[in-house]
Amino acid sequence: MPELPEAETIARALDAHLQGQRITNTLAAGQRLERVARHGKIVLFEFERDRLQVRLGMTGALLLHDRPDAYVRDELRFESATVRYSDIRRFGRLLWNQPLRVGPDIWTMATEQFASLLATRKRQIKPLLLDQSFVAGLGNIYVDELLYRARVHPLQIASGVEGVALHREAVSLLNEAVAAGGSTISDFRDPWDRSGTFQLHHQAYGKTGQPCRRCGTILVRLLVGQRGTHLCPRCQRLRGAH
DNA sequence: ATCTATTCCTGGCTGC
DNA sequence: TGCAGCCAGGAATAGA
Repeated sequence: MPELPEAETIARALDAHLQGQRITNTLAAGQRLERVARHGKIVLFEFERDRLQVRLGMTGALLLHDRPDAYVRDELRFESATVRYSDIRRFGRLLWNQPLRVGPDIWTMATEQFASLLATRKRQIKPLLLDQSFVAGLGNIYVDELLYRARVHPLQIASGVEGVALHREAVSLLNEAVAAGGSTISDFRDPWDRSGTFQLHHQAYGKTGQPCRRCGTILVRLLVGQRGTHLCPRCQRLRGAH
């Protein structure tokens, strides 16, 4: 499931291979690709006049290799390469010339801005961080990893969380994940069909029943807003009134 | 403003 | 071996 580090990995590979080429199909036909960028989990193809947003959903993938793939839903043809959009579960979307209806990118925004946004919110921290209109980029995997690292309980009210420390932890987590080419849990592959390796460094997501690496307590799983949530019940204590 | 439930979709897993 | 039933979840939507 592509989140920010996976989208960044995809965008970098596409940008390196396609920047400057003209697209030959779609409504942008004839325009030069200025760059492939990313905002949150959204991959952006920026042409001279038009912009394509790719929301990868759960299983969306942008392919530069030409190995057989039964789930190709769309194609972007360039002068010397074709990008295929594959999506098993069809939760993804390709949107032309739509505004970015999401909040600031969590990886590149200023720490102070993040902290001041957090300080006013009364929602539980995990659903808030998953809300792309609040901040863009985190999905279920990285939220659980982040809250584990920051020792914050997923149900903690956001305004009571130390925002500066949480954002610093988020940036270092995302730095590491991007450097590792993202996480491949089941199906993430980059445009050249390579897996990421950051799943080898996960400490919370999917680790139910295993001992916490900090304190040895058995990690537990609970539901937070219908989402599977993994945490250490000792390191991540719920603090204050609840 | 914030919450919950529901829908979309299909591969992969469990259990009989 | 086959199959029913359930699970995973990003985002939109409706309703409280």
